[in-house]
Amino acid sequence: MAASGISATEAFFPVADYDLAATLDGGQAFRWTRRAGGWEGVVASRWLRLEERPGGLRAETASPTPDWSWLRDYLRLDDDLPAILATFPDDPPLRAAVAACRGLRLLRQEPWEGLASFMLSATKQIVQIRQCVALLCERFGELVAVPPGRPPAHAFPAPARLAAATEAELRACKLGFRAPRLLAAAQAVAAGRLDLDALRGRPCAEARAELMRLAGVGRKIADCVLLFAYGFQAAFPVDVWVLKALRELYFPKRRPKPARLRRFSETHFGPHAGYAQQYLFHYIRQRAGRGPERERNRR
DNA sequence: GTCCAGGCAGACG
DNA sequence: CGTCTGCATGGA
Repeated sequence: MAASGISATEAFFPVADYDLAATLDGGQAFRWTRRAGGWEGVVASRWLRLEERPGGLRAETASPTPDWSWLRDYLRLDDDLPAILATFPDDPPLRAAVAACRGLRLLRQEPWEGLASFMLSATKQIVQIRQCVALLCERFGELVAVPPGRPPAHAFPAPARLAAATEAELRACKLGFRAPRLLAAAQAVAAGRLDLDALRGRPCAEARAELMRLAGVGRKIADCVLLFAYGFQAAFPVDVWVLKALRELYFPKRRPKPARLRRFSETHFGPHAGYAQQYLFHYIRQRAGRGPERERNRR
């Protein structure tokens, strides 16, 4: 299904129920900025602007783009959202979460960007993760073409570039104790000791085990990469927010531990558990006044 | 000032 | 096994 392009730098993608704010600014990606009613970011080393339009999404690039498949892939436009939602268990918490987050989608990010970004996420707030990622991109990422009059934009830095940096330079991006871990990961990928592309075809559990061999990558960060980059929809990252959501919404009396809740999630939420996870994550943060809606309204 | 953030790894029992 | 703690940094 080809997008109907107005010109080579614009395209329109027909799609129902695609909430850009919830999807781009909801804690699965860290490079999107709201600007003039749309969202601007960098995907696959291309500057990109996205806008919600009636019946779909409008996309704009800085350079002529003959093939938009990379963007369809990133936005997961081929996911049949109603069919996915129909596989969810019909329980009150999930019904409420789906109702409150209509149009929330998963993205398919590049593995290295996803891995590096989530390695920075340990005990950091989402706004701080964005700051760190922005600093890394400004200081180490290649410049990408932008339309006239726009501020400069950078690609996410390649593993080899970060591998050549010093720990001090990374710490200067406010990474703190995460700096040596990211440096080691970049060196492992750059040297070919960890082949991120090869993980695409592996079973989920094997890919997870490979990622977790990295210092600084435990179960939660590995699951984020599996879900948000590799597209393993059974991956179910349990962070402090999902922990809170599962406890409050499903086990209000008891206080199950993370491992117990992970086992619950493996059987309860079905084949698209990762989608359910993102709805619960977004829903509980929204209820706590921490969602992207509030951050936007506070300006 | 205190608590905590899309955790992880090592120490200790 | 399980629980506790340090780790950098800065929002809330």
